[in-house]
Amino acid sequence: MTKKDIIRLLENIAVYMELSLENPFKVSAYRKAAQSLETDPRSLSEIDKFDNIKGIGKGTNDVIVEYVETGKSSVLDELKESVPAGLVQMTKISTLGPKKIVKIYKALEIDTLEGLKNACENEEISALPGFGKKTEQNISKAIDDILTRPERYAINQVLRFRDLVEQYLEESGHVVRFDVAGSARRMKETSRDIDYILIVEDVEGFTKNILEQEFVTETVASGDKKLSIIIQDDMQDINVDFRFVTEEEYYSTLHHFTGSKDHNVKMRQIAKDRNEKISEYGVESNGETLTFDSEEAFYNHFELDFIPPAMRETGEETNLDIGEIVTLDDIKGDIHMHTVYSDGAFSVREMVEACIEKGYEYIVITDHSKSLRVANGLDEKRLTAQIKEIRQINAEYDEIDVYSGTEMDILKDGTLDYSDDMLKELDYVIAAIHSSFQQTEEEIMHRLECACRNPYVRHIAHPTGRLIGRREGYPVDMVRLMELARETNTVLEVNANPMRLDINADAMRHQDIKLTVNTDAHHTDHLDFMKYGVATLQKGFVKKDQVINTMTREEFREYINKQK
DNA sequence: GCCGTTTTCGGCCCGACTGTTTTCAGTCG
Repeated sequence: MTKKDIIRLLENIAVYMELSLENPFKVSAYRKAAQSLETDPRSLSEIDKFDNIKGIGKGTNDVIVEYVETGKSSVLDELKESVPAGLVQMTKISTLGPKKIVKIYKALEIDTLEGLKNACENEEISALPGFGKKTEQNISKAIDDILTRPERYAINQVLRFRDLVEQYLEESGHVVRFDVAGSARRMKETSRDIDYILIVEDVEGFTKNILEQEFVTETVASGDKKLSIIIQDDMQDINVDFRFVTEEEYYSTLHHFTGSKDHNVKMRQIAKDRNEKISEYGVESNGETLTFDSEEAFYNHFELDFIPPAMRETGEETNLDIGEIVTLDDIKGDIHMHTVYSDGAFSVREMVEACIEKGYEYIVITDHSKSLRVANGLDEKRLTAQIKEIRQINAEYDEIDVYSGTEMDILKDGTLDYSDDMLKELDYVIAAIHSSFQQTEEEIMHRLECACRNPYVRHIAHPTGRLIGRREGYPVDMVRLMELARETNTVLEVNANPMRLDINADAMRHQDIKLTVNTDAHHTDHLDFMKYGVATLQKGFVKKDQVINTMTREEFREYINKQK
């Protein structure tokens, strides 16, 4: 049994209680208990008393203890006797909450999605008191949607949707200002929907115009303050919400709809302790509503530093010394990128100039090694030629240091793709796994250990190999890898490509290990991915001195010249 | 069910929107 099992139990109980029409505050107490357990940094075996955790009291403690000791929960079992399991399925139907579900169940004894769909088609739902034609249609449609629409979209897909919308917003002529909010702004790995805050001169005109756009397939809700639509890109569709605000409200509303929910709850507590009240329109203080001309000013009002959106999750972030947390401005170089030598789209020189443009003080060119044939990996001869070219180019540019490196394959049996004699010719060596993902955790860990123990390997690229929403990655014992990294002075990479973003923030949090964040760019445009990597570090509360590419040009040169 | 420097009861975020009503309940975020 793990913490996850207990969290699932508590959330399960909350859903069943909701369908028993329990006191909503009791229901949310169970959800809160689950959340508190999730936020607690300790593993199950490290927690000795659950009710010492804020949010877990006598009631939920008893439930947890019974479950840990017996593997059963009498509370859940009792609930299950009075609530049919099919009703839990129905909670996924948007526009349908517990009250309506129970009404339908009591009146028609419907307890499956199929049964509900049939009842809609037979017009049984619209015949019930309090239900009408429109509600019946909405339920029927929502059932179709949950059968066809994914629950959450990977960040990469979200970015494609955002491009579509934001290009329109920029070019429509109706929009004075806009920002994305919600989980997309917090750069979560996945999002359910996309939220925007905007100032438009004429809400009606804007609404009419956007609804005529080809990418809009449906209007969910439309009013003075908000518009909710479904947009489509190729085969997928997603819900997009727009909030119309005034100039004065802008940053209060942006903060409110950036969330997370728990962050907002924490901020409201902080406000309440000062006899103030936060709403989406501003801060009520001594009978007047204060507004702000930046989010920073909003936080400063509560004597807090600006909290980057990526960090706004549990509320815990309000207690941190934000000044030590890494930001995009702290990143002085990108030390993992590709060129036409292997599978990149641009030459060494083009990558160098793009990085100068970004203001970097140093970069490392790290093309693939010889075994990665699909990526045109470099054999020793080509690598030697590339080292020579990099040395020449480096001599030509004063504004940046250009180092020669490699992203070298760690082969199936743990051997490395180049000999130590080759590696010592390079300024910087990255090692990575690109093959045999189906190996056991033991085999994978053996490979990673071999790489960490090599005196020339400075860093392990994308240590989990996952592609968000596409493939799981290979099996890694992250705790063990961090121990190895600490022991061998090896740096672990957070890969900033929005498809990757390994390492998971929870794994990094409060860990004292050296990290690096890099774009792994195969194209000059990919250099902009850095913000997603930095966001991932921020989620892990990583301090800037833990991240090696925050070093200054001189510090990094010293680091290169020193043995690992 | 949980919490508490206004503490053992009373509050727990609350405003926007929809749909079914004829003033408001339900849902969502």
